[in-house]
Amino acid sequence: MLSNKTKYALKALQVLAKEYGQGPVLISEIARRENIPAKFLELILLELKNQGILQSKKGKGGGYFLARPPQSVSVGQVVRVMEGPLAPLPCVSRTSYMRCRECRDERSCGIRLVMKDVRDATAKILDSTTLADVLKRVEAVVAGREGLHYSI
Amino acid sequence: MLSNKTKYALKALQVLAKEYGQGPVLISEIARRENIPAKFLELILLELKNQGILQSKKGKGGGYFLARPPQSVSVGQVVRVMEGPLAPLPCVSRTSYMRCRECRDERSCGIRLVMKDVRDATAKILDSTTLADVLKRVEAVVAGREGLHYSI
DNA sequence: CTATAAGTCTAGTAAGTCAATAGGGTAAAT
DNA sequence: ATTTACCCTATTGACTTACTAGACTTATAG
Repeated sequence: MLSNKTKYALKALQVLAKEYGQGPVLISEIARRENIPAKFLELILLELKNQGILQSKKGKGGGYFLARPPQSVSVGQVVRVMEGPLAPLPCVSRTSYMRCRECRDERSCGIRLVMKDVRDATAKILDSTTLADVLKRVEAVVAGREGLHYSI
Repeated sequence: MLSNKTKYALKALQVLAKEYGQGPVLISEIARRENIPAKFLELILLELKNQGILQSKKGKGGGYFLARPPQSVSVGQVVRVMEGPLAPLPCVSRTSYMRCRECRDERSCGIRLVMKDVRDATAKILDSTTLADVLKRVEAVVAGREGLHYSI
């Protein structure tokens, strides 16, 4: 399960992707739009900034904005920054491998083989999906809904 | 990330799958073979028993054994029992759906669409892999290694 | 029938994580 | 100079994790 923190981060980035190129967005504005506790969101956005995903501007007219265009920020990057490795077990993580303390022979560990498949499947999805893709999918759903509405 | 508890459960079940049909196996024997703290393993096996995955026999000659054959226990079942839902977010879980408190419109939540894909991919792997499959894959690896060994 | 082997069950606990909240500090625009 | 808004540190309460301790119950062998 993803933590609330990660979920909030993704929702905030979704907003900032939508507003990309239109100047900074206030923390309070993002908090309001997504129903996120403002002070908590502050910490999250700061962390995303320190990780190079966001930039900010202080003072009046300030706020946060994406450091790179939405099509070059993947969901996988964000999840890794907030949550740590995607892998279900440290011994199948590519980005931060660690052997299991109790494991006698890693190469013949059946659990590991299965969890490696899970890791690969997860990474394939999250690393190939960008914030731009997320927006596109949302638009498609909304458009579909409106189409349905007219046809009734 | 799976907890140690879940990892230990899977390793213990792997042992019990290998010994299936040959009578009960001692907690201490499993603990020794897999390097798991015996008292902790005790709690885990008890829980697996209460969930109907294991059976036990008390007294001398007792121990734990699988309640059903290895090919009808899936890794997904075990992970759900020990860890809870496979879904990265409660709003995409099939077995224990819950809406996100802060979400204004679930149907057009982009994060949700992506995480649903992750859930489906994970479930597809874990629910279609049984303990018997795990053993088979381990055997394949070991056989491959021996083949390689002779060819040197 | 009783010793002993083995699982059952209840507590407890130290350490860590989560989900915030509080309350100033600092930079930048007007 | 003042206001706006991000920056940073600390704390808190609830919960989870990973165990450990110890008494209890049941079953089998002799």
